[in-house]
Amino acid sequence: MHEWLPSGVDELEQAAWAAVRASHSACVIAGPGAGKTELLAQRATFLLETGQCPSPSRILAISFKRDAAENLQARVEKRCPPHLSRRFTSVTFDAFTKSIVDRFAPTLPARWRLPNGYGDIAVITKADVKGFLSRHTNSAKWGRAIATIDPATFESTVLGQWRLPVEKSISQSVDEFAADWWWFDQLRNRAPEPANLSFTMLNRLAELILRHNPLLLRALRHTYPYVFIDECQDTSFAQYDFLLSVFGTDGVCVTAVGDDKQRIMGWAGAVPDVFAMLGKDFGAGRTQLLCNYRSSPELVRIQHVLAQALDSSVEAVQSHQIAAIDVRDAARIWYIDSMQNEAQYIAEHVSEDMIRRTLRPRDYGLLVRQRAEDFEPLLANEFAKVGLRVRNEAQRIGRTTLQDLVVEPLVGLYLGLLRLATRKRDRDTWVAVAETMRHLRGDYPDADTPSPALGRQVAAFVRDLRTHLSSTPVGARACEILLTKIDEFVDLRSVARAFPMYRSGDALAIAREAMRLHLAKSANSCQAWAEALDAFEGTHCVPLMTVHKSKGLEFDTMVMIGLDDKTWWSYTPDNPEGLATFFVAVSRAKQRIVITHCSQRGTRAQVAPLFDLLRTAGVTETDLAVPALSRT
DNA sequence: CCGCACAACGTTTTT
DNA sequence: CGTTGTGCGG
Repeated sequence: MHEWLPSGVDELEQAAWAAVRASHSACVIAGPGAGKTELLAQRATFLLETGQCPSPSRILAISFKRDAAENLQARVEKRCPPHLSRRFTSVTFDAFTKSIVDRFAPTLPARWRLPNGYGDIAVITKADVKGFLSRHTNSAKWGRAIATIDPATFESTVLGQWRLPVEKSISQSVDEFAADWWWFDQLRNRAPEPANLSFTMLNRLAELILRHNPLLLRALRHTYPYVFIDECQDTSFAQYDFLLSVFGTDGVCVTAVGDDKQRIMGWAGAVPDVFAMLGKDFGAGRTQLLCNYRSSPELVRIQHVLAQALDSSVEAVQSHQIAAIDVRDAARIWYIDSMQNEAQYIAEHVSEDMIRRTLRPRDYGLLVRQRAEDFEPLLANEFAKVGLRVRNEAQRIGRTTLQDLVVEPLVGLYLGLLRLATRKRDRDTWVAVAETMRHLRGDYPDADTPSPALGRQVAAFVRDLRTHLSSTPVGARACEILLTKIDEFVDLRSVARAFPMYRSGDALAIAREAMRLHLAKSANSCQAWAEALDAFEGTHCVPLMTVHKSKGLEFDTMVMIGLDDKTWWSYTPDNPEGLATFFVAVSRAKQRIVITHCSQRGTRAQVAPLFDLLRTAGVTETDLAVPALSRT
């Protein structure tokens, strides 16, 4: 055990190695670029390779977002051999709790059983809650108090914090009363219709299932003596209570990773001080990671000024990234008069910088506080003048959005097949496509690789597709025929069966329709099919998105557009979440940040504290309000 | 159907 | 804070 050596990584700091080897529950406070995913992957490898987590025990890693869960799984598969990584389960919180309900719903106590199953997963809107609350104001005891419940936080705080009682019990508070009635309306009162459940409600049912079935709970704890929680600062009340109920026991070792300075989901119902609660409930000590592998020393220095404003006790972080540009160019504030000039400056700057430093469009990130679609037209227009495209990742495509579309399993399969038909020897895509096809066909379920017969089938179809593409001019009209060909080969009905998310409702139809729309749009301005696929994926586009969506991403250069009172209307110095949002934006950059303020958009009285912090950090301010002078 | 007053919304993920 | 939607009187 002492000889265990990490594989495939050259650096992780001392504190991280201690966390990798820890035998007790721990909170790992990991700021931006600290190597969170790497740490968890190394810890998994350590536990599996040294036999700390012996067969048949497994490690459960819980993330919030699908891509985070998938990244971690991939990293562990890269770090340790298949017979070990098979015992590493990386899932999203919702996938995990839903799977418990789907498998064990029949073991629910009588009062909570789902005799008619449940329908499409519900999205509880403010209007739903308002309607519900107004229907229950006539209760003698709780009627008045019902009116004080905030519809915006009902799901996260009221439903999220109420543990379903095994037996009928008398409500002790208005929240219990309201939650109980909500459940009655959505579950028992709907028979013979299926229950109407949201992810929060599925979580509560999963918690009850395990609490009510001690044998099942013991088996689960036995299966997963090690639990990882990623981005822990975003844990909701329901999720925290699930963790406490299911894994809050001596036999389970919990490793929670996150950073309170990046807590920007509080308004959506994240637990305020989750690390303190983990300390209390799980006996988890705290380790701080003090390295930053993403940002240059100059940017880390600036980030530290913001970090101190968020947490006065924060320790200095050491940059492990090499500065690629002059220190004086690392951070800039631009003061500009009109929005037109702002867009023009950004476009020209990005274009020049990209050529000078031989970077790609994806190395730049255009970040806005909210409503990316409002910024898109002007930016797209100015970027077009310098031969670049801007892509709003949140734009609507049919009944979904671009960012949701590109991660659809359906899109992965279709685009993979099209890639194979336009490229020679793309090993990774081949493996991914073959894997999905095997899943669809139920081929060789226990083997590591698809059967030779299936391999030949896919290869033959890809050849057929290649011939078809080479004889079809690129254009929107050809897209539907192309997609129909793939529909027939993969068999859409088997796709609907193979992926739980497509099993009911319109999710498959929505994805298929949006894929057609977006492929047609992508094919419109292209000469070759390979180019159209690049356009589909946005390979050569400069991404534009909100700060919230940029969390977890990194760019060489981050351009924060519009640091002004109007854009940051909700910013107040006494609520740290605004500063945390700004910190997240700034910490996306590896080499440089550009922050623009446009007087046409708003003043900077309210956001003055943010400018003061940048000034404290010595960020260069440039007045570009007279474009004619500086440009000619 | 118009004009006015007032309220709501904005930042999000998950099968 | 600015934009968008709603409800109501006329």
